[in-house]
Amino acid sequence: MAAVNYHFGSKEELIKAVIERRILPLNKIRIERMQNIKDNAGAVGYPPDIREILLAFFEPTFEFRKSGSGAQDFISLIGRAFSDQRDTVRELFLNMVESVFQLLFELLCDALPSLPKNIVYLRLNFMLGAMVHSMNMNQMCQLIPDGLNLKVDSSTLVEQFIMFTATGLEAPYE
Amino acid sequence: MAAVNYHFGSKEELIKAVIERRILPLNKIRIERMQNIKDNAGAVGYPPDIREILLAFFEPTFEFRKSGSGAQDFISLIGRAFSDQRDTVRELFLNMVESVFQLLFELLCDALPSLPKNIVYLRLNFMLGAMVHSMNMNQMCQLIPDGLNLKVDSSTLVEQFIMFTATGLEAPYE
DNA sequence: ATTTAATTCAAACAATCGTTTAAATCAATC
DNA sequence: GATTGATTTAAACGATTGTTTGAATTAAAT
Repeated sequence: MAAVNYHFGSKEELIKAVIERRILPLNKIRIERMQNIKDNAGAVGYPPDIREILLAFFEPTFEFRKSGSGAQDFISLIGRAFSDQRDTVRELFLNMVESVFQLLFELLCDALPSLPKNIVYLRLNFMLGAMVHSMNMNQMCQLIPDGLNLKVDSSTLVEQFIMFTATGLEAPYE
Repeated sequence: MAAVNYHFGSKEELIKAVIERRILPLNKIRIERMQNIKDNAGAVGYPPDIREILLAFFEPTFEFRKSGSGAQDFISLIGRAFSDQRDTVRELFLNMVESVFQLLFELLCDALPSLPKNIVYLRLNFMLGAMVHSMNMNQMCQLIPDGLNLKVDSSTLVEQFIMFTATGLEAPYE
C-alpha cells in the first residue's frame, strides 16, 4: 500500500499514470487512423466516408477491451469518469482524450456537410454514450431476457455499433 | 446526520427510498404510455410504430431532468449506477427498472419484426447508453468546441434523440 | 400544564482510507 | 562479504464515513 505513495506520490498521481499508460497508445492509433482519412479526403477532394471514420475510431476502441489483463477493470474506471460529475479521474481522462474527440468531431462534420455542427455534436455525444455503455456491457446484463445470445465478439460488436450509429448520424435532422 | 439512521435505518435504505421515490412515478408513466401502444397495436393488428414507442419511453424520461430540485443530482446518481459494476445502488436501480426495459424491448421487437431479437437487444443497449450519457450531458461538456450552442431544451433533445436512435434501430443488420 | 411520544442534536464509536514514518528487506557496487 | 541505495513492509497518524447512544428539543394527548 505504501509503495504506491513511494512510487507515485499520491493516489491521484497513480491514477493519472494508469490512465496515461492505457490511453496514450490507444489515442495514438485512433489519431493515426483518423488523420489518414483526413489527409486522403483532402487529397481527393471528396468528403470522407462516415463508416470509414467510425471504423477508424471504434475498431481500436472496442479492440481495447481485450488488451491484456485489467483492461476490463480499466474500462470500468473510465466508465465512472464519464458519469461522475466532478471527479479527479474525470478531469484527467477528459484532458487526455480532448484532442481525439476534437478530430473525430471535425471529420464527422466534413462527412456530414448537410448537418448543422451542433446537431453533429449532439449526435456525437449520443454515440459516445452508446460506446461507453457498450464497453462495459458485460457486467450490465442481468437484464438479458430469456435465452438471448449477447456474447458478441469484438468484431461483430464494432460492426453492429457502426451499423447503428452511422445510420443514426445520417438521419435527417428535422 | 443521525436522523437518517433514525428514519431509514441505514444509508443503503435511504438510497433505496430516494430511488423509489423518484423512479416509481416515472416508471408508472412510461409503462402506461407503452402499454397503450401495445394494446392499440394488438387491436388494429399492425406492429407499433418505432417513433411512437421511443417517444412514449423517452419523453417522460428526459422530461424527468427538470422535475423539481435535486433531479440533476439524482440523475448523476443513476449515471453511476449504470457504470459501477457491483454497486448496491446499481442492484437497487436495475431491479426497479427491469420490467420497464423488458416492456420496451418487447415493443421494439414487435416494431422491428425483420430484425433478430439479439440485434434488437444490442441496439436497445446502444440506445440506453446514449440516453444515460445524454441525461447528464450538462456537466460533460468541457469538450464543446468553439461556440457551439449545446443548451438544448428537453423537447428538442428528445426530438433529436429519437431522430438518431429510431433511424439507427431501423438500419439493416448485415 | 403535564405527561408522553416522536424527532433532532451532539458526542462518541468503530471502520476505512490516503498518507507518513521508520524499520526491514533486497539489489547492486565496491 | 560489507556497504550503499532502492524498495517493500508494518505500524501509526489524521481525516472521513456510517452508525449508535443518550440527552435535548419538539409536538401531541391527556
